[in-house]
Amino acid sequence: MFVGNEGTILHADLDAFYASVEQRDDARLRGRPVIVGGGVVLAASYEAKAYGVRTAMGLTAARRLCPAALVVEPRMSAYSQASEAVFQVFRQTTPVVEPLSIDEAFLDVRGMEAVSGTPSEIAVRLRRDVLERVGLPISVGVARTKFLAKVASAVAKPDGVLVVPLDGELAFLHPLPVERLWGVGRVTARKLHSSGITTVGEVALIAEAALVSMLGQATGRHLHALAHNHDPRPVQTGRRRHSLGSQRDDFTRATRSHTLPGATADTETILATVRALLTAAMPMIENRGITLLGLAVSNLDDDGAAQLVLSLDRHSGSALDVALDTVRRRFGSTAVTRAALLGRDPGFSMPLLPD
DNA sequence: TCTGGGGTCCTAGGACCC
DNA sequence: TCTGGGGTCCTAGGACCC
Repeated sequence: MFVGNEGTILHADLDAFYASVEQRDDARLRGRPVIVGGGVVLAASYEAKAYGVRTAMGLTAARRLCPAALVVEPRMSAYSQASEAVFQVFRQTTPVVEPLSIDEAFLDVRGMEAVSGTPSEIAVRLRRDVLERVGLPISVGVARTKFLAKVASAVAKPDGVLVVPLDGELAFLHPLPVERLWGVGRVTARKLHSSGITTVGEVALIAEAALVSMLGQATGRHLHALAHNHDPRPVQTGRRRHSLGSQRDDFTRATRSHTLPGATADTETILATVRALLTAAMPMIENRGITLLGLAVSNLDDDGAAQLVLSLDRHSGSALDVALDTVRRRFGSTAVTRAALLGRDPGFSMPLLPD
């Protein structure tokens, strides 16, 4: 299962993905601080990060930190194409590839030594191949577990490779800050800090029951396992997206959902359910000035039940357009009309959904 | 740091049944 | 007529990820 002193799981993560694509495609941007975004920063090149610019920061604040930054509009189709090209390199490296997002994936190279070399040799070659064939820098972590491989790639950034040896796992893991644990965000970090816990090693000293009472069952068990480097999840191929949605301008959100008896891809069923959810949400919409903001359709063709979720918030806007976007994307056609979505029920076509 | 647009997974509490 | 506890399903929303 293991090769020498190495695990066989690779986590590959493109560096500052959107910004790197822009620098690749426009020589004038290379070596300079680049920000991709509209109202907020979607991605910042490492030159811009050096000034403190971070993802999701407002553009005004980002410009203040780095006045020399070159700001470019996002080009989503270019990023999709680049992503596909990178994933092609992944799949030529090993058949066992689990995508995590547009710019990262797990790869398992177990059993490939005779053909392809050790995991670290494969990682080095993967970085070279992505750079040569797609023109983008990528960092790779190599470890025995998914979790450690992901931590390793983050530590390796930018444009690096880091191998966590089998006999050095805890020595690598325990000095890291708790924020490095997968699943620790702002809220959980604050809870841990208020108990005086700042490193992974300190988490490992706490009994599981104490973590559960502090953070809840799932998070408590999860962190206890990770701090002890227990992560048996295999790299899974063929994972599919479970839901599809679209949203706009959302800070305070409410949701209404409905679960159907089984999976569906039937237009009429989906539209009827959307209609019913809109009707149910009308009192909230009318009394509190809340508008429909998004629609997500879950478990479309899986074995489980289909679930439809509406998101609502206080901003004004064309609610129906968002719902239409989603349904049209799902069915890949413009056959679905506003009228179809509104149906014949006059009850909710009036106040906030002007045509 | 005042805030994008996607997603995944988890949990509290209510409804319902036995 | 009043009442218990447990299990399951569903909904709303929280936390987190990139």
